[in-house]
Amino acid sequence: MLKAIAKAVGISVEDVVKDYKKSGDLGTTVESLVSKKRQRTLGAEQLTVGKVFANLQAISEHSGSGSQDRKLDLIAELLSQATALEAKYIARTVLEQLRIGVAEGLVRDAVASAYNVSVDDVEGAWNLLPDFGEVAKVAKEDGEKGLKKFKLRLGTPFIVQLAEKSPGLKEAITSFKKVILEYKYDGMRTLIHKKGEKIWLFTRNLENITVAFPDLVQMARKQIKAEDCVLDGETIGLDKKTGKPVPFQQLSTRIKRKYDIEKAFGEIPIEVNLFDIVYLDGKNLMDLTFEERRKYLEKAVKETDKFHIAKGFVTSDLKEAETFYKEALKAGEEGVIVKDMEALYVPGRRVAGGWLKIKPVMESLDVVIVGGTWGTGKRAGTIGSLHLAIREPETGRFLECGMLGTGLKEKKSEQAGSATLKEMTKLLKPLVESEDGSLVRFKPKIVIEVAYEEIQKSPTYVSGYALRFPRFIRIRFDKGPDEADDLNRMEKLYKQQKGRGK
DNA sequence: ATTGCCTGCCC
DNA sequence: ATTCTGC
DNA sequence: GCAGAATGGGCAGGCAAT
Repeated sequence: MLKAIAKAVGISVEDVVKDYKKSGDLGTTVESLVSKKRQRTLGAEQLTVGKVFANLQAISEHSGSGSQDRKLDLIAELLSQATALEAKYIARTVLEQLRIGVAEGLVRDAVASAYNVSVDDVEGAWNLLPDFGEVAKVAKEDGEKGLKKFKLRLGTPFIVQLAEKSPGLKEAITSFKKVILEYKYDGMRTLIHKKGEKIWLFTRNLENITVAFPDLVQMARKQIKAEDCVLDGETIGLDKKTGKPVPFQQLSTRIKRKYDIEKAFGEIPIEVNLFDIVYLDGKNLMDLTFEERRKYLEKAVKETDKFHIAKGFVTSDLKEAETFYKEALKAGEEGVIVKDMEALYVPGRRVAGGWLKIKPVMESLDVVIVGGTWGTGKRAGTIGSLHLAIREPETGRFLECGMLGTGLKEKKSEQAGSATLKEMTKLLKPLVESEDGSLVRFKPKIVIEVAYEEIQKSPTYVSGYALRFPRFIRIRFDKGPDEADDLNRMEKLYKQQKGRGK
């Protein structure tokens, strides 16, 4: 896109980048660049919707050698024929970043409003067939009656229920009248659709991953007793020697694989942990309670050691719950999910369905800010992400261990050490050492406390480690960079994780 | 053939 | 994934 | 509580440059 804008406006890519750094939005950038240019060259031909559509269509169809250049030309052509305002939204459309405050929720409401049907009916239909094109068509042609007829279709992915993060085990088990605790596995959400001999596998984002997991398909075909059904579960990778869960990174080598699939599944065997059933022999089970669904689940599968129901335990006793939780961690799993036995299956929701996730809180780390990236969108003009480093005790050098982009506030707060994006940017400005495009390097002065879920081995960062899900906690004004945590501590924490310690 | 960057999708 | 914010 | 918009590590694969 940078190149396309440069070409359309007739300036260098560097100059486009310069503007982009300030605006944080290539749409805004191209708008202002085009309007400047237009003051000089007037009278371009008018762009039509048909032309825009044709070019976008053509872009989507190009592939193979030299395709990038052709795509670039097609975008540049549109941009150079567009008015400033048109260019802004063409750029944003291509980048899929409209930034107009409209996403699924508003489209849903708009469909309801346009065809005078209820939001709930639109949402209900969309949950089962997540395609607003289809849903809007039915809403227009058949109204509520049509929407209510939507059924879960085997082979078509639907919106799945999610879990909410809970502050602690005690809060979680006292949230509901009757709860079950289940192991939380660090793997890949897997929806198994079965229709006779036919099996489909989908991820939580509706992707069809059937071809990448022939081993899973085979297990499903063999172990599911029900003729037609949809099962919900989590697939993890196992170490082929020890049989213990492998880090998510290893499982992920299998997820998008198109080649050498057979070889990969020999290397990383899988284990399927089923925790729900959503459809059985023609009936949608989402309106049953979890307790009822779980009984159906037990009847639907013949369990083996690699294809089974997630390990669960019914209790309201905190001591017992804690024991079970520790057991999960010791087994190398991620934590537990506490489930409301009386909750229905609520697609797309984190709260209404009564699933609470509990994971151990890791000791935080004090690291040094050594760089940053200029933010985009609502973070324009501020450092939107911080580059972190850990101290190497022998040399005193600061070795990069990842980036961080969440936890910083937009609004001021009184909390000690808390910082808004603006304040952080102001603090860092005097420390700039060099800039390269959107990247900035800072003198290593500021120490911040960061939280995370896991320390990973990293192939990208020089320290050899990176943080999974890092977030900002506070600035350590009381610490200089030489007092920041060092690599030894990071290594020690890495080794203690996942039941390896204790 | 190898490397390096980008995209899309898993968490 | 996590987090913050406006509604 | 939801919705929307910021942002993370890391993987396979696609393509361009070398």
